[in-house]
Amino acid sequence: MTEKTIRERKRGSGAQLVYETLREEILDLALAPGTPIDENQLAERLAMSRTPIREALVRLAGEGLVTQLPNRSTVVANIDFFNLHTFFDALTLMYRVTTRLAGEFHTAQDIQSIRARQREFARAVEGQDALAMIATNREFHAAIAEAGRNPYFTGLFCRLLDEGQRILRIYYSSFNDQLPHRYVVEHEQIIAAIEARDVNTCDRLATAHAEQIVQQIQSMISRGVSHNMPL
Amino acid sequence: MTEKTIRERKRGSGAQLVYETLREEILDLALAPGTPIDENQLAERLAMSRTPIREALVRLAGEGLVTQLPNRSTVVANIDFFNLHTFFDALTLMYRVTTRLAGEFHTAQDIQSIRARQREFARAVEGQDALAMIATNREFHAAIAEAGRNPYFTGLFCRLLDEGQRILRIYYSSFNDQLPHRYVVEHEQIIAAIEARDVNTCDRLATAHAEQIVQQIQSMISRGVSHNMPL
DNA sequence: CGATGAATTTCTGTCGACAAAGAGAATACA
DNA sequence: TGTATTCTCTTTGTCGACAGAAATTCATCG
Repeated sequence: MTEKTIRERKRGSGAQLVYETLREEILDLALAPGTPIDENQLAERLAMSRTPIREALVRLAGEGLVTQLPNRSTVVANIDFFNLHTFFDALTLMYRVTTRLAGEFHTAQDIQSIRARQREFARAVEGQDALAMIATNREFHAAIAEAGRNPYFTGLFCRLLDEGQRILRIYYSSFNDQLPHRYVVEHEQIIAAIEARDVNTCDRLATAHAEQIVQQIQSMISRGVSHNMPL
Repeated sequence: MTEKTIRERKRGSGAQLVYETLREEILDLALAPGTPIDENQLAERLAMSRTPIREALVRLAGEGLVTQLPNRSTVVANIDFFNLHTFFDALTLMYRVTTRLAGEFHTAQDIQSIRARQREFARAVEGQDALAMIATNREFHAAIAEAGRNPYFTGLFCRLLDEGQRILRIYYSSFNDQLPHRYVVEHEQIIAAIEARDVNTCDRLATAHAEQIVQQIQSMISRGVSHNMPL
């Protein structure tokens, strides 16, 4: 299926291909949390040696997407439902900080990029496509973070957004209520505040937006415990 | 010198050894920023194959301590003096957040650990040992972050502290003035605020402390431009 | 003498192989 | 039947080797 039938690969692209493939499968929950990753199997599937695969696994481990057990198999990182509050704390703060910095440092080009992402998000909401909403929402906020020009915050924020994507995917079927349209409106307000370089309003709106999202996730979890609760 | 004459190494410790060795040398500036890292040379020095060395390099790249140039040598990460403000922003915010969370979530055992680190820092200040001050100060704040119980913040903070350690090492000879004792006092105040679970005071003290440090680094840089200014 | 281009050398990315560690199966024992 | 022990098999960590890129050297030309 996903195999690369073409044996001709550019030098240096091997590990990158494995990295991107695994990353996508992990974030899409095609590989469920806790799933062991067999190096030999992957090597066969992607038609390459174990060396580039191990390199990709080390990178993914550095980003917290997989957990490497010494002398034992690497597994897809579990979602720690018992310490979600630390995740929410970090996510909320990064929402605030990146939006505030975007208000301070953005360029005209950043605004264009952010607006483009917002259009994609609005389109996903119109189309009732929950999976697309999750993805485009991520890109929208990543674009804002990029405009803030602080790689430390952007790095942590993107990592948190990825983690959040996995959580949201678990409950994405609950995503068809009236809330998404509210997000579109809030996004528009955030864009306006950034463009006006009103950092305090950026901060306030980002805080409110983050709390909305956190609350939605929490209600999804409390309503959907039946789905699956991995320990 | 640093070679491992003992050929008997435990399985799985190879990459770990390379990682720790390189990390220490990078943070101590034994390997200057921009220095290319030759895999073969390292393999010979540490008496092992290139495989575990490459694994360690990938990990270090994930933490931003080295930069991997495709099909070209890996180099020790440069210090971006032109964008130091992003570093200061992130560092200050993490000082605040981790100290605040420590005030909220610390246990009695955390306090013991923090106090122990503070004693080590005070000893370094008494002994006028600038290098020890840098190291023990890092450990003091890392202990506080640990007490805050948020791995996302702790992770970013430790990374920033490492980056800061490299910057401070460049100017550590300027570290023999009267300021360090002030840090000891401020540390004591921070400990008291954490122990009293007074999160607002934690926040205020951490902010002031961070600004102190940022100011000191900036004055070191402006005074010591003659040292070396890698572009 | 400086610049351009080809040949050589060096170093990285990938491969297949092997040995140790762990997981699982089979056996012995209570 | 349940538990402990040994053996086997699977899987990881490391190795040496090779091919492709890049850097370097060297030769040629203006």
